[in-house]
Amino acid sequence: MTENTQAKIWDKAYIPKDVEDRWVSRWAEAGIFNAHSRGEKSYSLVIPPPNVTGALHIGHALNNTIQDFLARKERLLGKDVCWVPGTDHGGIATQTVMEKILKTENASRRALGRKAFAQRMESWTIDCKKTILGQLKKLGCSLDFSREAFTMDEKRKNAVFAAFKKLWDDGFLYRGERLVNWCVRCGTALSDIEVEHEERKGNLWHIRYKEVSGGPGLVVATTRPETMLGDVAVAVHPEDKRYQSLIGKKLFLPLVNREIPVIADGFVDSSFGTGAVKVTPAHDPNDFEMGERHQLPRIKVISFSGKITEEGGVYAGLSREEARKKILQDLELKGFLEKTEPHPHAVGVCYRCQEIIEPLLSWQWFVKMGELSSPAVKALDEGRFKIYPKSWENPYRDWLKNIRDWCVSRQIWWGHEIPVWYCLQCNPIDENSSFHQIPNLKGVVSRGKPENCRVCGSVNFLQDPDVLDTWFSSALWPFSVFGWPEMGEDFKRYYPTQILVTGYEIIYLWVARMQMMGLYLTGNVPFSESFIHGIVRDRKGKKMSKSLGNVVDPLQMMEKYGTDALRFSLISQARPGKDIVFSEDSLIAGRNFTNKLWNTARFALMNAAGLPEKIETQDLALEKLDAADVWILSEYQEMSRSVKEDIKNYNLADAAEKMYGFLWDRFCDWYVEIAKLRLQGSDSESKKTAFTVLITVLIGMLKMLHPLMPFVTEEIYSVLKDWDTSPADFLINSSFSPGPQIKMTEENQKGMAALIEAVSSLRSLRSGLGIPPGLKIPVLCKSEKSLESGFLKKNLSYLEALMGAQSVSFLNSTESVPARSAAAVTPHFTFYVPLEGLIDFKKESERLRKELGKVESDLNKLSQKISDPNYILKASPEDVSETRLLHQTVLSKKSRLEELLKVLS
RNA sequence: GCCCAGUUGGCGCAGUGGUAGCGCGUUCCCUUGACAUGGGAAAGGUCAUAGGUUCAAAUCCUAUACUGGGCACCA
Repeated sequence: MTENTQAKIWDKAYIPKDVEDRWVSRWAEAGIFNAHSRGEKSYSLVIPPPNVTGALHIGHALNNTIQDFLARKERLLGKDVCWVPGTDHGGIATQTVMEKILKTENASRRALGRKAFAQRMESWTIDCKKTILGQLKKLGCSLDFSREAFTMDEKRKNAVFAAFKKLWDDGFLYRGERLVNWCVRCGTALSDIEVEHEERKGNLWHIRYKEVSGGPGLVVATTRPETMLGDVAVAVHPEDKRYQSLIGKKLFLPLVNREIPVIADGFVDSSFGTGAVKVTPAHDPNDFEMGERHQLPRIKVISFSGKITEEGGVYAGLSREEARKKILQDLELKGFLEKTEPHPHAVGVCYRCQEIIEPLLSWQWFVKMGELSSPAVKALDEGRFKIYPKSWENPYRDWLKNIRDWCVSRQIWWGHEIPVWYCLQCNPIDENSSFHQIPNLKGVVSRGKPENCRVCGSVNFLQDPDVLDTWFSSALWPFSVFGWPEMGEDFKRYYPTQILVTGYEIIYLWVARMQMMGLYLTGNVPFSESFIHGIVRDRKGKKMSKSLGNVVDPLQMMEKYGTDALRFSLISQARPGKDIVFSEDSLIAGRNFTNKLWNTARFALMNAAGLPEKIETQDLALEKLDAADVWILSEYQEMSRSVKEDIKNYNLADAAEKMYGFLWDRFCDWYVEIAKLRLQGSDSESKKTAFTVLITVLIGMLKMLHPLMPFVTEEIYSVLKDWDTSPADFLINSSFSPGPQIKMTEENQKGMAALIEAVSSLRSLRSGLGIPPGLKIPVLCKSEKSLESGFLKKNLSYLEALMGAQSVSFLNSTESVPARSAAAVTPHFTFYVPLEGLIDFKKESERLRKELGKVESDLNKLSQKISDPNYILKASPEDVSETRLLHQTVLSKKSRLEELLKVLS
């Protein structure tokens, strides 16, 4: 076997670099991840498209590892998996990145102009996509790379237009003047969920507004004194006794000297501040509503660039910050400022640039959400859509139920153009004014410039200069990638998808909107399940961010520890509802595990000489198996059953942990050690059986671990595959088998447990007494007649080898033990090591006394328990008998220890 | 402010009523032919606090504290 020879020169340690690149290209050449490559049943999922803002970070690595785990797992189960790759144009985020680049070149978006800017974005995007897709390949992602999509490519443009058109036709779109969240830095409106709230230090300033009639008036409390320039009223609670006499009276607005009324409105909370609120309808959402209720004017004093407008009189032209400073100074000077108290409060900031959001009045496009959200709520309630972990379902439902209209227009350049055209004849448009300030426009929806105006016949049109929220195209992603609005073969086969894997930070921004749009546009939930994972934090639990400088580059980690190690580390910490604390320690664990697997395979190969080159299933017939074989096969079955269950519930960390534990603690530490005796022994039948079991479990593990660690498993499989019962070109094309159905006898099960216990306990004895591990010692054993003792006698050679014993001799109850010997006491056995010269008996009695102490405290608890009549009466009979048995065992252990101590003293 | 989750050995986490576990780290022994990215052994926790339910509580209930998250924000 040539591959065998090659394998013999395998390195002692697994070196990922050599292996990974090779498999990435071999998988690509073979096209094994392309859709339509197998099977009847399909399984599809779409990647959350990363923004083309740069390289992928560790969070992307987590997200895509989880998806790849699922995709590979489903392929191993024989499904035709279609996992669609792609990227998102990323709207504001990407435009911001480009603007920063331009700044370093002393250029700017405006200086460049819209066309040149678009070209610049184009080439940036191409580079960025290349980087991202390259990284996904390196991560081992089994995406169908022939299907790469981009939220702004031609097909996705079709989908965006179709969606927009339908929303328009159905009356879900409108252009209206609202108080929107305006980011002064980005120069655009944002939707409500694009605003984050941050606790910031601030003050509550108390300002006196005097009565026109000369009375003292009242004091208002505000966190934003600069907006007072736009005040049009002061509101108090209608039942607030302090202000009854003032309601309806006029006040002088300080500094401005405008006359404003005192109004009564139930919105006001009398217990906060002074109980009197200045009302600025043009710059505060609540005041806006009060303004509506009381028909108050709206005076805009802050402009879209964040500066005070002409309405601000002497303050015009100042920035928000400067104006605040100046106004406070002036108020102080003129005696209007009565008090300044510290008042930390949350301010809205832009989710992209953290600039403080300014609520400003402007004309924007909105999608009416009410009717769109209720089908999504229904889908959740009826179980057609499930969220894992379930704890996200309530916040998701609540958000949908309280949804507000979605502002979809953005005053930026990078994005899908709004397909609305305005006849210049019918709409008097002043080209110099900001578009979002032009009221009451009448437009038509059209992909390209309309022929002529249906009203006046004019051929002069202007397209809406704004672009759509980037999440608008993202919302269509699960079906736009399959060609919607065309419903071709791919759409029919792969839509709806099965699962969407994403982080909780975009449940509302993305998941909810996909559900709503999917239901509205295709009549189906776009995915029936969503797995929500946490975010990766730094060692101190802080969110990773470029500004904090605590970001981890996944490529660096892959370079250092191997991709499989990174994948293992991420998955084994991805517990439902929990964030991941990143540390290199966990990568070390991953690397070590990879190496362990590697060396298990090396061990198998090193012992393959002279053994059959094919596995015969009859070699696994029950009568050929010995106790250890039965034990490991049965453990293997139990583990794979349990892992399957975990994966079904998306408990991937549990699954990873169980596979790790099985391979390392049971397979390597016990089975392989036992198998060594047989593989190096002279019984050729036993040798063959041991090898067959070894290789069967190992190949099974390669398949089970493949979704977790695709590279090392593929590399090993390529060498071992001839021993697979049905060898495949690649692991992904192989079929998983849980091994022969084995039912372990009670004797086998208890016996193996006792064997392990006996060996561990003797090792502990040796270590405690400082007996060198290499020294072969004679061991004597006393025991009651039991299942366990029968088992140990039958498997004496294992016991001796694992204990490092010259021999283990069983004594009958009448035979006496050498007076001065050390002993290991297990529930069923006492093992004696009669090596006078080697044993420090002082140390030994110390050791025994310590153990006796433990046993006594255990016994105390147990005695108390079984002597409690209430316990006997109320606990289940099974439990009581179990406890009694345990009590007996511990009692026997105690008396044996005491006896030993007596002899020693 | 309301709601949800978490609080377990130095660190990261399992553990939903019946004698507290895992990984990493630490200490000691071992470089014997799979693996020192290894093997063996050991130390280390009154399971945040206070009550309660129960024969029995890390586990169920209540309150408090702290942490994280979601929602709403009072100017």
